[in-house]
Amino acid sequence: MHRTRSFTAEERATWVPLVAVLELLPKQLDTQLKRDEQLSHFDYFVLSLLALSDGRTLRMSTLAIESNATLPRLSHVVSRLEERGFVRRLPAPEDARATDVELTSAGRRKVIAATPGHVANVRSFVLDALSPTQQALLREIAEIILDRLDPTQSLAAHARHVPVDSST
Amino acid sequence: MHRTRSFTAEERATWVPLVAVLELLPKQLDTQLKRDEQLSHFDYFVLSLLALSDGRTLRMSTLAIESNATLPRLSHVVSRLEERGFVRRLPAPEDARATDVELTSAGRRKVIAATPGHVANVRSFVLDALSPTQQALLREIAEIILDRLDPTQSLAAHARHVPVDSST
DNA sequence: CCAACATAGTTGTAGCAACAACTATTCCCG
DNA sequence: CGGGAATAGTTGTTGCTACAACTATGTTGG
Repeated sequence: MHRTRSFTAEERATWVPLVAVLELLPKQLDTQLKRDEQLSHFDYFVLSLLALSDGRTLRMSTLAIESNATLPRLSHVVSRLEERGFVRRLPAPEDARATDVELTSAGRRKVIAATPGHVANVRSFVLDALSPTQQALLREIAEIILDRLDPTQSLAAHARHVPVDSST
Repeated sequence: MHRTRSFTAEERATWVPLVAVLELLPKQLDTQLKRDEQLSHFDYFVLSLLALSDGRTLRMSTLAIESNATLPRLSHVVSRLEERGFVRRLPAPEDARATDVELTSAGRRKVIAATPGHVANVRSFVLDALSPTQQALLREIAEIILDRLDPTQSLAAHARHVPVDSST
């Protein structure tokens, strides 16, 4: 198939609004969480991965994969969250190179406090605007693109279903 | 309608892969352009907006709107592009407060050089993975979300069709 | 068993974005 | 027309991410 060197009109019509979403949506997520909870969206995502995991603890490298972050980035983020008392670093029992990160109870309270506002925000800017059909298609499309971006199949793609604000 | 305080399983199934794309796709765009042309994706986008505009010149504030950026951010970016000789700042003739930004011929050559690689990158990670139908749906969905994110209707949403690498 | 290599994570530096504060011009209205 | 508000843009500071360099531990083949 012949490929043009610049976008076709159809391609541009898809790509331009998508780029705008890529630019604006993460900003919107950060802004709301920063304003209401002094957390970046990435901070929140990390905390909620911990909240959903067994024993509220994850290996650094696992957390890096699930959060789609590099290890250096995660290390800095965890340091900041640790200073604020939301997580704790523990040496991994069975591998002295490794570090486990545990959500503290203050961290757990923080996720629980932050979740409703964040969920409302995501709904108001994304989910509520789409019909159930569109939502399903968006999921499909996002998964296809993700496969290409992250061929090693990040665990994040495998849904977790446990709600975060259940009980004690 | 009753809203839960955290995501439903369906919502999570849509949102989690979308967040991953939001995290990874911009990084992929930046990485390719940075490696091949020492440009961020935003740099490239700004240059190509100029390349597509009348007289290869735009008012700072117009460029800010079209590129979905704040004026401070754009100002810094334009300063860096100016130092590298890709754009030039000109006082606006009819309003002494305003500044016009003009693409230099070096800037034009840069966009032309960078475009094929960027287009190939976008195709390989996004467009080629989608059927024509999916592409059309993605466009629709992106436009819907964009409407919510940017109710003032950024000009970027209005497609421009002129290819960038046409002639002299 | 030990040398080379691989893995896990941390730290330092550089570059970019957000936000706030600031300057300079223009608009508006009494 | 004069003074206050609005508009256009710039600059400085702070925080976060990428990348590279580094430390420490584990693994493996000769």
